[in-house]
Amino acid sequence: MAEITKRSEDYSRWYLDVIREAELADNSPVRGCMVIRPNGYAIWENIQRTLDDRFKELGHVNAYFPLLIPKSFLAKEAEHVEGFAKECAIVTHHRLKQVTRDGKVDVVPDPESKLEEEYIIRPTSETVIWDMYRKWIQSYRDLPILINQWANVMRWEMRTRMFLRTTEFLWQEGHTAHATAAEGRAETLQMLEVYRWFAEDILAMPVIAGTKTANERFAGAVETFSIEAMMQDNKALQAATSHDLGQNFARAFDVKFQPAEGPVDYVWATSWGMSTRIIGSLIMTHSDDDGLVLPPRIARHKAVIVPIWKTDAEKAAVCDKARELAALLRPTLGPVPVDDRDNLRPGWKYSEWERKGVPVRLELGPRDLAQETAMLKARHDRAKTSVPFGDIVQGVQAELDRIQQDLYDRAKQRLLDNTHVIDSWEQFTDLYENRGGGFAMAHHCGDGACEETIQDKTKVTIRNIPFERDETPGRCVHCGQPSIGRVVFAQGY
RNA sequence: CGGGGCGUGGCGCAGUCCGGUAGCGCAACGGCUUUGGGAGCCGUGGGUCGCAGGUUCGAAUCCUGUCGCCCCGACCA
Repeated sequence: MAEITKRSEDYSRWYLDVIREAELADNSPVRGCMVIRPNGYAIWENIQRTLDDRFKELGHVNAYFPLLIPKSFLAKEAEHVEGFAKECAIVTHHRLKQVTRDGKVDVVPDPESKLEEEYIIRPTSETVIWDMYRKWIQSYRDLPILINQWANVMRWEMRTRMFLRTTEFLWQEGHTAHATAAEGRAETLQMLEVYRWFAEDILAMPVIAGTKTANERFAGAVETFSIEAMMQDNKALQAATSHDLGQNFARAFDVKFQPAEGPVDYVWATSWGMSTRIIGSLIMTHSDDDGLVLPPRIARHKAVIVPIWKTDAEKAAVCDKARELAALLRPTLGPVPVDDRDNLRPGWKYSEWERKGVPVRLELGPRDLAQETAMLKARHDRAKTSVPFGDIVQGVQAELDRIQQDLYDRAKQRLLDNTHVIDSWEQFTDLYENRGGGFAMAHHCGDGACEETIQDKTKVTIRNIPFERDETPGRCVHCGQPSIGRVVFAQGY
């Protein structure tokens, strides 16, 4: 069994080891893509279920649009083309032809099947969706349209990284249409708040919500908002984005409506998304050198029972009791596996479930049976407590609640400990060169060129302009020009 | 696309400089002893050394080409 490489030695190796050891994903034969294994997919399913419920509570519905986008669609919104043209997979033919080369059978695209207009494999769906919205929207009575789509998309990035930046990834993308600018903006902010809630309350991952700078804005948006989390190596990770698209896409796709009063106008749009990248952030936020650590609210299995025995008689008694307890826990926790495999010793099973990140382990042996208690062990801090059989349901639930809170508190403390108020360029460079980096709360003049220079010099970017920020005026940490408030800088993934 | 590294049983690696019958650990399988934190001993099976050429009596090893993967940079959710 491969050992998980220690974080201090090589962070990216550690991160990949956790993914492999926890059986979350494998490399696929397709460049930059991954095979999501059942353990990883179960996490994604929980993410889907939780977010989807919330979307629906807020009046959204799901729909599905095509994978392939006519090439011309992408060209309709100028900034959108610029943003995505460099990373598109293109479908050019619709048929293969068998050929024999050097005695070997091969297939090549049939030249006679070349498409008149190529298709792009969607890097995002704004264009196909807005092409349809044109047909669906006539009057203010057709608005708002609040549609979400669960789908795969492809972006041919130069460098890929499991979960964080795969060529193909899964996500949800919400695309809404509204009658007024204010309504569009309200929707954009509402959905960002959903993401903040999801990251913090469900994933136990504290984030900073704010506005992206113009440089970092989504291609085609008038304003982009993000939530930014801090990983264990002090780098920042954008966990979700929400975009106010203004009337840009409506103009590009000619989507007009008749308001209750006044002349025909273009509709107002938003889009917002969260991807499988969030699983990467989950790993890098909570996991340790023994493998994956999952917050209970997103874990596939909340608890596992490991029975311990010496003799066949003990095995029968212990396993019977284990299954009885599992049945008791099932209504509140879902399936609780009883690991009764007889070819493995308990120690092996412990470390295996730990690697997979199961939040709580119940150990049950002859001694426990005699005392009518089970030994309960928490994954993240190894805390061990004895719980009477009679209190098992409440006992486990209380421990899961403690774990959920503890993971959040721990991550929050780490975020605070590694967030620094920075007032000079010397402090700034010192932080990233010598003191391990983190979040720098510093003044910035707001000039895009200045922002780029900082990035070129230090690889540090403005993550966002936090909603809750120090608005005492000051001077830009880099160029000294006046600033109206602090922004959050960090090295990003 | 630039810089670095690596392709050897299922997994992790040694062997390559200096050519000479392909090895180690883990896993698998069988047996006995074990079982409250990754068990021990004995035994068994499994590899055209990424691929294609070349040099040589002889190539994992040397030469040429080629494919793939990983890490760093540019791109990015």
